[in-house]
Amino acid sequence: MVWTTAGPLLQLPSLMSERPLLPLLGDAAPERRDAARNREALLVAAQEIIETCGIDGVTMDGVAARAGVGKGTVFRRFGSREGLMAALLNFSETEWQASVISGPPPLGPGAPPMERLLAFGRSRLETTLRFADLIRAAGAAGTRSYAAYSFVAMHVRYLMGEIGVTGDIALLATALLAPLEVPILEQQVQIEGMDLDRIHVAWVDLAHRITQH
Amino acid sequence: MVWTTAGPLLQLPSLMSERPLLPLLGDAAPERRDAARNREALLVAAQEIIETCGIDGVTMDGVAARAGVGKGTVFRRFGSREGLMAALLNFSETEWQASVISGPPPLGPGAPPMERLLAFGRSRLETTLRFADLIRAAGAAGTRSYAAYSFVAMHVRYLMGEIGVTGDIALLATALLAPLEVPILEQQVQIEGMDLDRIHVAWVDLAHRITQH
DNA sequence: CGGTGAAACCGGACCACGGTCCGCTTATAT
DNA sequence: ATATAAGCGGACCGTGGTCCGGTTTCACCG
Repeated sequence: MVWTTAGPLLQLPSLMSERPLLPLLGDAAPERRDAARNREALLVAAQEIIETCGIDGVTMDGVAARAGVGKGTVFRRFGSREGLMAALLNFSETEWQASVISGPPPLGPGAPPMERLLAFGRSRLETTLRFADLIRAAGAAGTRSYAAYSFVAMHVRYLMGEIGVTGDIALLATALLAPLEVPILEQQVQIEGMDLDRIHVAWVDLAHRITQH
Repeated sequence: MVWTTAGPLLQLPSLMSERPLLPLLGDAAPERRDAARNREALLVAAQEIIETCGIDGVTMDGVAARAGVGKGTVFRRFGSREGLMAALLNFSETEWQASVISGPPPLGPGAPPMERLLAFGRSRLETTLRFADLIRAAGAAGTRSYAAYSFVAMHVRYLMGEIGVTGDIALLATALLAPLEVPILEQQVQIEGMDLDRIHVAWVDLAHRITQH
């Protein structure tokens, strides 16, 4: 992933319609070619507008105009503004997932599970803050999407199991992830002016307390 | 507080403009009488619309029309739709705060701090779910408002101090509160279909792990 | 007690944006 | 070549939010 200097933006891969890392089973009807072209053009346009004017500058009319299509097409492809944002977010999320699944340790496999968990926390903290605007703009479509929340929850549950945590692992995992959500982090960073390192240290402490290891 | 049978709605006190329990220091300019009348009429109107059509049925035009004022007045009084929702929320929040500050134990003072903390968690869990729609509609204005977040955080920090918790109490309190936020709870209840009692039991376990008591 | 000035307030016309809809166009399979 | 379904586009709507000219309230003073 290459970051521009202008802000927390993502570099779009050449093929925008690539499948997520964990593909769904039935690909009943593939996309028509013009539809695929438009999807890519729309994502590029949205990306460019974000680079220029920020997230709030992204209007559905504006994206459609820049991509040279009608407004209806944008909604056909992405359902809503949140859906468009979620699609944008999906790329960085997919890339990040790859580094968790098959990247170098300690984030990737190979390290002891507790070390992986702590590396996960740090990485997730940074990623969430970097994409905070996009995540917020994606709203429910981003949080509840298959790619975003579920993968993270599954991974933490798995690591907790490996560590040997006892108790309601699903809910303990949620408790460990909740302080890494955007609203909580923004409250701490922007309003209470907390230091990022302090938050990280506290999260490591929290992980030890919750896992009791 | 008297609950109607129609849904999770609040009974408005007779004087809508009463001050919060922890008043701000400088009340520089008191409200003009017509302005106070309008504020009350607007809150009543909004409340009635919620009872009839739910939160999504609340439009700023609708509230203004029902209160017999112009739309501009609504925005002057509450700043935004979120601000209006936050004002509505403030009443139940204030009442709940009263039961924490001066109500019967174990929620109120008198019980050992750990018992108070557990009672707090249960009560907060129920209250948050009851007002979930309103809290979500209040958005940032609700979360960041003085009355809502700050009071809760202060109270948990205080109890943690009394219990004798060591560590970064401010951030441990946040970690304990984060799983009680609306988005997390709705994810668990609505999407993962979790039982309310299970969530409560897990939160109690979490409180023991985090406080290490 | 009544007048007076200024600040606060009010209202509804106006704008921008998200989202919908339906008749027309185009790609693809046969 | 043709049928058919998917795709497309832009006119249209409802809603949140802004703005500014006219009106009301209230403190102060003669």
